[in-house]
Amino acid sequence: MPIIAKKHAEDYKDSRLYRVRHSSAHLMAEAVQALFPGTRLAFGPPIEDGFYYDFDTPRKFSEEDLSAIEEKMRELSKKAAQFVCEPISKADALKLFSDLGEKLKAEHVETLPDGAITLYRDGDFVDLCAGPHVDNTGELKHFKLMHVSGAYWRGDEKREQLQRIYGTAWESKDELKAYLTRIEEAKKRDHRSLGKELSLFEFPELAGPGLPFYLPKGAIILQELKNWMWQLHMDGSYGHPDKVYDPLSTPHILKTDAWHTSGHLKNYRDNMFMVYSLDEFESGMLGHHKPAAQGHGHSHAHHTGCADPGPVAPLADGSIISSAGVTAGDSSGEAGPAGRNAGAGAGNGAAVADENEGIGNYGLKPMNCPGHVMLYKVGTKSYRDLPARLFEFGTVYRYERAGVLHGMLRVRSFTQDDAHLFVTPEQYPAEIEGVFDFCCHVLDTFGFDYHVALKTRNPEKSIGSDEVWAMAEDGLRKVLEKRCPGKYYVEEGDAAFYGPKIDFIIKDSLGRSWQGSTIQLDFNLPERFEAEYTGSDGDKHRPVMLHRAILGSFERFFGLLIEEFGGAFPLWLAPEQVRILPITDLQLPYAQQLAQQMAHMRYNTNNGVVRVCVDDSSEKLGKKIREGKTQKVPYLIVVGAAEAEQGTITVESYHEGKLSDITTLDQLAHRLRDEIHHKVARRKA
RNA sequence: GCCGACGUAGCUCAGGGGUAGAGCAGCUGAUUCGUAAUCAGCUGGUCGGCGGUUCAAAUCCGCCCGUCGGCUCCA
Repeated sequence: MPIIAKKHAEDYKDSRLYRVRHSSAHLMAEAVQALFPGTRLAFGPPIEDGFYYDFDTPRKFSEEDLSAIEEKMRELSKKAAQFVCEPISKADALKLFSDLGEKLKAEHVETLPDGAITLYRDGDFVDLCAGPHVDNTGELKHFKLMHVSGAYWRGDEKREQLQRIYGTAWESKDELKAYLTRIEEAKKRDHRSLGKELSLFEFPELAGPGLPFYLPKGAIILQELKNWMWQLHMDGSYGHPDKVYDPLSTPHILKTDAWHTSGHLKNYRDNMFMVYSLDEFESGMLGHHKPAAQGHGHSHAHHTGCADPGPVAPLADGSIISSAGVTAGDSSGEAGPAGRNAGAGAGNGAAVADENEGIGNYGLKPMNCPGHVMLYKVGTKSYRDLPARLFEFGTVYRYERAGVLHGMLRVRSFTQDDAHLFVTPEQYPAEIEGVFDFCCHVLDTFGFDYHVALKTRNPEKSIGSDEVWAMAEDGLRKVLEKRCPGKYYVEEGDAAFYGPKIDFIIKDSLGRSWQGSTIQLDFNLPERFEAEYTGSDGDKHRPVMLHRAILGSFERFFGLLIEEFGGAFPLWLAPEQVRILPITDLQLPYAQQLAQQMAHMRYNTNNGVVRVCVDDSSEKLGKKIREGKTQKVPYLIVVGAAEAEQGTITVESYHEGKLSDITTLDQLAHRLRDEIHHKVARRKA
């Protein structure tokens, strides 16, 4: 199972390479201060493949500046100044950096314990630093400044905006060169350029940023993925041998009240698109701003006040609304009219109205869970019905900030292979294991490398009690300890607002991390929506809910697939699987006849047919081969006079070149069926 | 959202105050060819949008939109 084990950060930190990069950061800072006096320093750590340094300066570093800085670094390196470590008291350090005008360094000193503070000097340059470094700056030769970007002091967007310069540094010239070549190669696998070159998808500017459109070839791949996932869910062969999933399909918009009940309106607000009809808008039926009643203010009061699902809030008109949006006494489960009417009605001004003020009467769904809980609640459920596994290819919409969109990997509209599993408290450990195995099976089908992370509660942004969270986190941790002990990461505070999760993380060609599969354990939404089942004791109980997506989203997974395979998809996904190349027009009829035969071949029980085309352009064979290879068509069939006469074919494979052992359509069909059936995932050597 | 860069034909890009360029793609014609680009002709652009400066703006300035690299956020 190619789960990438937790990297031993310690190994890297102890390496000479790490010191080279750390020292390079110092050298760069020295060069920057030499060239641009008055530039103040922030942090400058080594990172994967290099280092950066953050500078506090009104100057905007340009590309030309980078060359000048690099030049200066080389000049300084020639002096081979010794790196000298110098312990310093907190008071002296504070004075030193204050005198130097290094405001941020001084601020950082404040956070350090006295007695453990050191400076590092090289030549005239001094920096607050724990080290270690290389012996002298003369050892720093193989570096290159890569790019400049913005950054915030301490990563806080409310603090100083800094200028960050990224560099790379290596121990040898060859390693540097190899790294730069690797970056160039990786750029060729960028799914955004391949998406264009292979006509897979488009982001029409008129439609809006982050809204992906699938072109025919992309749509074929999307549908193949959907067919596969449908099959895996319906035949129950992975993870849950006892019982299959039940498919659902739910609307894309839900009443604002539903999002109030689920807590999204509080905790997921920044990412939601709200909608309304023009009729409602023009007739003033939207929630209006009212002065907050009973001390119900904005923001902070909300955060704390409404993080708790339990309590009820009195309305001004005397009725009671639970924070689940249901009028007390009404246990029908229908979200009450509170959200909509409270704002428009006379005299209301309580929590719900305030929260809905001026926003649409409907919300475009950013998640599928509320819809799924609503369907779980249709009819009554007994313990015999559990686990209930409800799944949907659910399309969701999230308002992502403009700067974070990234091709197919971060979009505003995407479809999740989403499911919500309703289980008893006894069932959830085994259930999580089943899902975990399902995720591994899917990722392993493509041979992805991935790592696994447990993401725990963020107290600032979550609903539910401490006990319930502790229980949920413990449940997930136990599964990880069983399935991949010592190999998983723990990321504190990165949970969903309703529960902790296990995420599967895949890297793109340039090494950026993206969350794919996710398994989330949730004791809170069943409570909020009052989902229940009848136990063997005849009493009502609360089910536990698992949110999970295996691919994550089709869009992101598609993007990652493109990068993983450099656009040369496994045969079963390839939009054009076979292209027939007649050498001259005389073989065109034969080529078309072959295409006809192939197009009717079933390659699996799912009625799939081979996707085949004929290149009928009046080009020479060399050009046709080139076109076929450029479009990464897995198999090219060449037919000339000899083949037409003997009824044979000559086959060229994208990965393996000419296949001399295949001379007939039957032989090729056999190979294709096998390759498709086993979902063979070849990579270019 | 923030910092910076960029936006010229379907694609990749050159040009940089004085009549808009190339290659590929597309179309037409010729060629009928054996493993990564056959030849010729033609078509194609309000130079992302709006405003400003100027006798004159693709070019300079401002705002907006979009993209790219990061930051912050985040599945």
